[in-house]
Amino acid sequence: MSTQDRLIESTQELLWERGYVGTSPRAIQQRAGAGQGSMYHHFHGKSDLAAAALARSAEQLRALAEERLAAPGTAYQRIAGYLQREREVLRGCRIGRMAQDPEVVADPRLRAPVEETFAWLRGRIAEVVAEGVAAGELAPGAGCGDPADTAAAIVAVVQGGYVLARAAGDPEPFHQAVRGALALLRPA
Amino acid sequence: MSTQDRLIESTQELLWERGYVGTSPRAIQQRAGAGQGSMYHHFHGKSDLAAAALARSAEQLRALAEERLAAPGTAYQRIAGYLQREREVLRGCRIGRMAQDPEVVADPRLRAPVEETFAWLRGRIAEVVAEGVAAGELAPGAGCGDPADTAAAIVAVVQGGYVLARAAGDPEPFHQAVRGALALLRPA
DNA sequence: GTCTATATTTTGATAGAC
DNA sequence: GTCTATCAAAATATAGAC
Repeated sequence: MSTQDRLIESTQELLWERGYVGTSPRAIQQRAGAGQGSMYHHFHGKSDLAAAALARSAEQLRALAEERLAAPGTAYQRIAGYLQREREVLRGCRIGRMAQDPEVVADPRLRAPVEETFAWLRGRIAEVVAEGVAAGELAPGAGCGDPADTAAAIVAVVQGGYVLARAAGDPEPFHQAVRGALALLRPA
Repeated sequence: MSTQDRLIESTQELLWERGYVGTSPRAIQQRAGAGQGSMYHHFHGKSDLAAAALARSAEQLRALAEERLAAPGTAYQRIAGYLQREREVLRGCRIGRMAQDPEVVADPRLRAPVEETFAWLRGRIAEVVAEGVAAGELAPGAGCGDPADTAAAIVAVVQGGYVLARAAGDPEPFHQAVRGALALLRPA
């Protein structure tokens, strides 16, 4: 793997663990085993490197979600597959975490991958919900409003589940939230 | 208001806006209109001040939630009141935000108020859910599993809703998630 | 209680040799 | 492409006068 790739990968990890504000160029260099000059040769600076790292993380996350949402099965089964896919719950969401960081939200280049990932995810799940409502594969409540509302609730359960788990220092609240959401979505 | 109080209040605001890692003693002093010596006279350091600020924020949040959850009405109405109470959506949750910060999670004194607030909130909402299930005031799905599961999902929708709204730079995804959750909880 | 030095380390970056 | 200075500013305090 090239030095450039190692720098991006190290930045992905550090952004996940410590956020943008908490990640220093120095820490990135050390983890990547690269010197100052090397980093500033390949990237203009911290924000440039972060933009590359976030773009890559966003792409990876999207692929993981699509894998479950495009699987065979009823709408309920596909949503359940997405909610219950293996996750490192206590590490949280690589992308969702960035939404808390004021410097990320303030910089259009950094916010764009975050915004686009969630916009795509909510839209994609709304499609599955709409199919499920039409086919009677979801609880009646899912068909009461806009499928986008149900989809937003589903994505929020995941993001909020991470928050609850990290607050508790225990993955269990995440799994409770997922079970609670699935019980509400299950067709009669 | 005393200098000590101004320091705590400034810290509450800065922790909310910028998180623990992103908040410097210097910024706290400037916002509070206090000097270095003054701050270090009243508090041992940044983490001591943050602990005081978080304890106060936790207490305020809990009072706001209890106000809605103890209101008159059916379980569905009380949960709807909690979910729809006025919020500064784009500012996010003062307490939930801290769960993302590795230094907060690593320090028992800082994590305690975060952990306790969510443990209390999930428990309190679980009580309301249990009452609602017994009285037939919620959708059938809410009675399928442990009330703690439904409660965790409800709290997660709020916390995740903040994430989606900040990612979008727009409060709407938060409101969508709340509407979606309420549609699923509404009795038939 | 509050203030003004002072101190050490880290941050985020640039310059220029190799 | 990578390395080693070097740099100005900020973070996080401590010391001691008033």
